[in-house]
Amino acid sequence: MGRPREFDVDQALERAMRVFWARGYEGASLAELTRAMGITKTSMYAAYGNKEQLFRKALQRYGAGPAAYVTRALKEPTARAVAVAFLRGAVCTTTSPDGPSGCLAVQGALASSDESRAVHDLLVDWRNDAGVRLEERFRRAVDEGDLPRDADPRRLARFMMTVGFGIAVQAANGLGPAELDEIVDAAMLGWPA
Amino acid sequence: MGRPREFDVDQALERAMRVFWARGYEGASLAELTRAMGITKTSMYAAYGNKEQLFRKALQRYGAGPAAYVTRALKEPTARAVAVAFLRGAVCTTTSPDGPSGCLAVQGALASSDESRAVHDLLVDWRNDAGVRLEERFRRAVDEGDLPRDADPRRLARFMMTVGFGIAVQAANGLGPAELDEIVDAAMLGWPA
DNA sequence: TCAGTTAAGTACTAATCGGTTCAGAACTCT
DNA sequence: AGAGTTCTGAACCGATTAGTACTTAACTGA
Repeated sequence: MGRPREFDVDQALERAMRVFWARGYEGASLAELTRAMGITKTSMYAAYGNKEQLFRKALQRYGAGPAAYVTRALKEPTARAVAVAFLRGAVCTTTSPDGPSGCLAVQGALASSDESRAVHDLLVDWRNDAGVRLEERFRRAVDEGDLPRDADPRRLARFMMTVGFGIAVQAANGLGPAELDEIVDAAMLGWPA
Repeated sequence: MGRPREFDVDQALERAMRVFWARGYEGASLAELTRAMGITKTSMYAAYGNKEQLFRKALQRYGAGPAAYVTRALKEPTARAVAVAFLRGAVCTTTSPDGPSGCLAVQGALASSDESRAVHDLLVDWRNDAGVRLEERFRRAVDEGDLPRDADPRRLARFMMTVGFGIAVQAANGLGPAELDEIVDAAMLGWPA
């Protein structure tokens, strides 16, 4: 009942996500967001709440879309395969010509003013969560004998996340997939037997 | 001649640097900057030009101060020592309680709106420059027989920079020096003979 | 047909953004 | 003691910020 919505909520959210990805949370103004979404501010507020909630939904969509490689990687049969899939996925997403360079979760709000502390904290949690899931997967690998008994799952997960973040910054800096794949190889050289 | 300046230009710049470090370029407002510097906007404009030039000078100061570990690392006698000093320096600076967490050059403007493209590009160059200097140092190491003849200086430098950037993000995420030092160890496992 | 409901577009808010103008105040040189 | 120069602080600038009121348009169910 009532007047039907004239725009596609998913498509508009996808476009908003890309703006946040390219500009960061604070760098993305409502004017630019709504222009990209093809709707007015009024429609945005009615459909998503406010800028912060729009970002939260955009981040969710990012996790289910461009960043889905994390979840996929966790399903690989061996710890080593998980690690490689994770890093190659990061390279692929951060350098894809279909989206902005870099990682939304990294450039969204690494540093920010006080007003957007909530978004800053949200991203800290989001980034840490990926590390926790990797850690759990590596712990299982130790239990299964896939990783040596003296391997430290937490250290391995943190190292993977660190290289992943580094890849995101390098991608934002202009490095392409070929160069970043070499970095993945270098990072895997120290992988436990 | 004329009325003497009532504030210490270096000290005010140091304080501005820390604000940029914590907030990023766009996240640092003139109001917060000048409040931290202890001067009015007028004095800031007279002494430094404008916000962008203030940031450029702050970045210079950052390079000569907190980020001086890069230059120091290059002077180590062996390539391996250079790499370790570089990464440990990154850990030290990004987790120091004396300054904000993370790296000014990373969180300064990874993503930004169009207006601050100049600052964005400046930071891209600044970050790349460190990589180039590492690469040259590693190339020399190959020439001197310090690194094996088949080692790739550019790849090694890029890997170091990637881990360094990752460390900066992890520090901004709340990881401390002890945990990050473990990451440095992990990164060095694949170092060529 | 018409009441009820919801969306869209315009025009607006108060606050803040980076940046400037201008009137004094504080100094040096003659 | 001037005159000339430079700094400080407050008041001000237009533009932009996120966020809203309000009118009009488009639909559904009775």
